Amino acid sequence: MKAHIRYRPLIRNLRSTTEIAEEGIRQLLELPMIEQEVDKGYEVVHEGDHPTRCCLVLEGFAFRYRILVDGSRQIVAFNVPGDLPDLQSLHLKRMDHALATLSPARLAFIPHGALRDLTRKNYGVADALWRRTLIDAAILREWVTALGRKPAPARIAHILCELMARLSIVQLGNKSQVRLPVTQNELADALGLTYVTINRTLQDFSRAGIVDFRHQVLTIHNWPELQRIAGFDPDYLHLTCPLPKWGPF
Amino acid sequence: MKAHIRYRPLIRNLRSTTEIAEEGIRQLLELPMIEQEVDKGYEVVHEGDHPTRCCLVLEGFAFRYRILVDGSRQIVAFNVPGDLPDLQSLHLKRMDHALATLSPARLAFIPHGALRDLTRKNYGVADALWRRTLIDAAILREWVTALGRKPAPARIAHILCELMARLSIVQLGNKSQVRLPVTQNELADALGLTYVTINRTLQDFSRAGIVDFRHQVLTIHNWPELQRIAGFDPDYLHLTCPLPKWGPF
DNA sequence: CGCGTGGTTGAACTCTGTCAAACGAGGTGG
DNA sequence: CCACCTCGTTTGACAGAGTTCAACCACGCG
Repeated sequence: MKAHIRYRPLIRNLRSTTEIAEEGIRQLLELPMIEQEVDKGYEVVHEGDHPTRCCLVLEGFAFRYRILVDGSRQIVAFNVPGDLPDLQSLHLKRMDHALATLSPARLAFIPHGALRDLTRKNYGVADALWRRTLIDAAILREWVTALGRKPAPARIAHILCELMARLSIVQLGNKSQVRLPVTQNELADALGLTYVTINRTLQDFSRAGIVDFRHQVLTIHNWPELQRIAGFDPDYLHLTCPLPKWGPF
Repeated sequence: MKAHIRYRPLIRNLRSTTEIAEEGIRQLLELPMIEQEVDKGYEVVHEGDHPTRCCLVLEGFAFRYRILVDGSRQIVAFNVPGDLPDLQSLHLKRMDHALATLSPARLAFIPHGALRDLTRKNYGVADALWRRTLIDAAILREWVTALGRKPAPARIAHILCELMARLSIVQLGNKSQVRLPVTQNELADALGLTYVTINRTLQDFSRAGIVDFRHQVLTIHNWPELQRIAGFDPDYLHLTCPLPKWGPF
């Protein structure tokens, strides 16, 4: 049985957003997967690639990004364990962005053919996966809103809230201190800011006793205030169950 | 037969991005639809609604947006004829944003039940619709990139390129002059800018002989230059056929 | 012909970026 | 075990893109 502890994040991820049946989960886990351990900074797929398999993050963090002609980078998503970062490649042949790891990671690869066959056989699974891609789009709408209409402190607070919420779903962040393998430079490239602004704003947060983010460890001191600054409302994550109850939440 | 001329944009929209079969198109058009003519500014669905049907734009423009606590607005999508703006509501119960018309419009509404039944019966249709929602996500990634890393002139040029491309797909924009029922204020709320900046930048474009956008009529004088300023590459629209050949393209 | 919506203009201001340098913790090899 | 290197962070001075505020204009419509 493949229901190894390493697959729990995926199961929790799917269960938190859909009413997927036990049977569907089982069939998903029985798909032929190739596991691989990779270093930080490993490029899983490049912009322009035509992948023949989907990536599943088992451990570690990944991110998706584009490089502009002037050399600047925009990160369009962070991915935590349990995520299927390039699930869209099942239906969009060409990658319009790249996928790489933010930390040492354990990945699993599922061939498109097998996955597509399963979506034809079991539309509970198909719906669950479609729904996952729609939630990714909802997260992108939230990012557009933050980039378009929120000042730097709100953007930074928002991404911290989002990452905490998503980690707590897969039960990797249900405590007030969490390791986030994200540099200030990467935060900047996700939020449309520079690392200098990230640094100064994080210092403001620290001085105000809201959060500390040092050496890639995030410590939350005042969750309500962080949420208020961010204007964070987890509705856009479309969870079917409430966020776990712990300190912050 | 429902294959009225009014449904051509939908057909062209689907055909331009998927290899959907004749049979699938026919079954889609045979779904029970209720047509409705509405004024400019009609609120189709509100944030927080639980729609039971999907909206199809037959004529006119629509847009999707969110209102922040401070009263500011972020537009997260523009929709042209042939679009299914809230197709995601098939799998995400709660609307995380609102949908309204930018101009007088003719809409059609398809009950979720009938649409879901069709996706179960014909997975060519299911794949085509899933793919459409994935392309919407790709457009959002492009917007995130523009908002995060492009200066005002590039953002404005980009949205103009995108709208021209999308209109030309449904053969409503394959000329160098097009009516875009979008105010400068609405452009600003989509691009994370203020209407003052939009106005000044559009004047710069006009003076430079690139485009004129006056009285909601867009006239393109120098498409290559507009595309260059925008950093516009239509790959992210994932078209299966090249953009129509006309002046600009 | 008056009102409203959308567009235009100018001046002051401010957030965030740019540039440039220094610091510090962790890892590596001599 | 220490020198050294690298990556990420921190700091300061300055600049500038875009905002804010506050008018004013112009066209269309009842």
